[in-house]
Amino acid sequence: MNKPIKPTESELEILAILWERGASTVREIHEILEQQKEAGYTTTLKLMQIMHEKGLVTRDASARTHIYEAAVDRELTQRQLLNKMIDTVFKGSASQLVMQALGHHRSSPEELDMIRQYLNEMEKKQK
Amino acid sequence: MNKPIKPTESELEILAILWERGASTVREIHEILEQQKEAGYTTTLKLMQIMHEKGLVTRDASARTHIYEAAVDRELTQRQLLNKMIDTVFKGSASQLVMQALGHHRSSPEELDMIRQYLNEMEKKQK
DNA sequence: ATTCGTTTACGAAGATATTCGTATAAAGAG
DNA sequence: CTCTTTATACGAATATCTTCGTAAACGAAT
Repeated sequence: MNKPIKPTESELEILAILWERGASTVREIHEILEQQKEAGYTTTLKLMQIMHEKGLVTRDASARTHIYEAAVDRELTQRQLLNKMIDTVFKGSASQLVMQALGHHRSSPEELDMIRQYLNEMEKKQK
Repeated sequence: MNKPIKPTESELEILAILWERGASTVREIHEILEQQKEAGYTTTLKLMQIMHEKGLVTRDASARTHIYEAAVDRELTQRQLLNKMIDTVFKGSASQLVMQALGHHRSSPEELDMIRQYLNEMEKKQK
């Protein structure tokens, strides 16, 4: 049985930073987090400790300053969140989600090309 | 100032049903909800009352059995949720989200065609 | 009118998430 | 060594979400 990864809003923000930066200290995460929203240092610390308990992150506690790293796969988490969203909010229609997403998060022509290529590949494989 | 719509998980499930069915009674919503998950009737009722307080739904209380209706726009809500997800989980790359979505929620060739058409239109408009 | 089923209202318990204060320990500066 | 800074641990307060029991009101059936 595949347990679904269900990070909270705050946890997701931290995971996103960890995915981006790789292994990091609480201080480093906290500093980036502060640019996005109000946050006390011990609040960030506590969150990351809880995430560790939950198994969302691993940590190296050998040195005084612990080093945290994401323990859940980025793509897998993205996929799970997306699928849930498609099911509930978009009534199972992935294409509706796709169009909604493209319509409002202005993408560059390069990005659109990438998607087009991707579409072609998918169609080939389906045959 | 545009207030962000932030329904909880449970509220979203109810909204989705309301969007699909249109105006409904608590009982009707509850019956559909029951097919998806365990739920007590008064739990559903309470949720919908709270949603009313929050302004997520309107209700017609003129008859004994109240009639509820979604008060927030479906597409607007979808868009807000998507944008948030793109920002946090996909680091601002809508195309990444799109590819992730297409990769795993097997879409029909017709759907893929629709998306391709949509891409072409977008590109035209951008010029 | 009495009873039974259905509905809303209310409040409160339980669960989970978020925030932060305080204590303690370690490291570095002087 | 002492003082200051920085880190973790811990617990608790707060907020938010979820669930449900109970009561009151209403309508329909007998």
